[in-house]
Amino acid sequence: MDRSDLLGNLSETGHAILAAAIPLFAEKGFAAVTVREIAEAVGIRTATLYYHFPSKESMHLAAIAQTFADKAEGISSALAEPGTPEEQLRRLIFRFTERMAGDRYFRLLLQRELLDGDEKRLQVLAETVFQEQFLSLARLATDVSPGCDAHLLAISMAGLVLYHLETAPIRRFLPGGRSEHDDPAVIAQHVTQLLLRGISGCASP
Amino acid sequence: MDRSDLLGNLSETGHAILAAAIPLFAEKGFAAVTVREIAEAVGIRTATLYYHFPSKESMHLAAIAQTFADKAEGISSALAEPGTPEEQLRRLIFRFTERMAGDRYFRLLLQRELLDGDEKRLQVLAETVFQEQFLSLARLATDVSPGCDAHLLAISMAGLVLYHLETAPIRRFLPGGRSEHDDPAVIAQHVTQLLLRGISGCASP
DNA sequence: GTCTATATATGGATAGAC
DNA sequence: GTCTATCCATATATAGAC
Repeated sequence: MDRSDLLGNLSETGHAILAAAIPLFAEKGFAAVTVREIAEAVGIRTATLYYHFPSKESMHLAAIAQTFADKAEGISSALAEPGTPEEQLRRLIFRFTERMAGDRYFRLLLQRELLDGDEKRLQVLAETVFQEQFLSLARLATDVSPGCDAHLLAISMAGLVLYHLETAPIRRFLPGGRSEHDDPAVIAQHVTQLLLRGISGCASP
Repeated sequence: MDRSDLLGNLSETGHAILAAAIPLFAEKGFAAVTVREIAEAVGIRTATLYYHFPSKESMHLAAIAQTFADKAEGISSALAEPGTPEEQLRRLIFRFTERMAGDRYFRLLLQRELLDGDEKRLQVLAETVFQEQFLSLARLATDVSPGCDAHLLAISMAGLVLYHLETAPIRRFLPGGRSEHDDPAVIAQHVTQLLLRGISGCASP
């Protein structure tokens, strides 16, 4: 079963519309995007949009579904590889950071959904997109520290990485901010040390 | 020098407008709020809004300025009190978490500024609102772990707390999510342990 | 399947009476 | 300082030709 149930069977123009809509919705948010903008970005007229989608809202939902599709897999594979729990954690954090840093629109759409998504949409998102990756993080946390609250720890692990990415636009204006701090490898290294040893593990080269 | 340079000298109606505008801009975002909504929430006509503010944009700026004013102080006081660096960190995290959990509109407006604020607005925000608190976190990080990258650590400390609050709407749908996880004291305790000892310090009662 | 043309609603903002 | 009334631009969406 592929993602056709969420996205319908889209024509070529349908996909072109989504390809234009995703950056717009991600960068500006639903309310600030106009259907004219989307049409112009595709190079068609607004009437043509409505041949492919029944409403602006449906374009938004399809853009989100498209962006989130297939993001569900690929992280947990770090757990299948050999190594101590600490090595697995390091690998997982590096892979997760790379992945999140590499998909700006995914991150922005997620941030916006956390702000504006209604309860039902967030539930679907949690159950269909994040559950598997979240369980990977939680299981690993339990391996490293049996008896911990795996839920809290999994949120902390994801949050550490994502908050560095989320605050990138303002971090450069805060004391000590340097461009290296945007490097996924630097972030991942910092987060890994912090998780494994706490603050005192972060003293570095 | 108080904040009158940012907010102007507002009349009573001016303040009533901001009091109505802040929740609307925070919950829905700038583009999704209409000036008619604001007027209705105040109980006046839209024309009256424009007697007090020259534009919707200016209402938005004033709403942000009002919400962020006076948030700059109050955290660093935890450092003035006696105790080991570890005790000071614990106190700082608990106080920061309480404060952030207690001001929903501040958090939402901050999240939205990170998404939609232009470079100049973010610079002003960084320099006038966050710098002092950020430096408190960074100094404490240096105390606990000399030689660490204070900037990275300060972001991690703030991010750990704020990401738990930011993801509250979706956490309840993720495995292991419980209502206690919204309790500021629970979050602060978890974050403190994680910072001081890493994951292995989080195994609990 | 895409277009031109347009319906219809709603947005931010203003004029001028009181 | 607040109102009624309204301007004018722009928004989503549709009708119907090609």
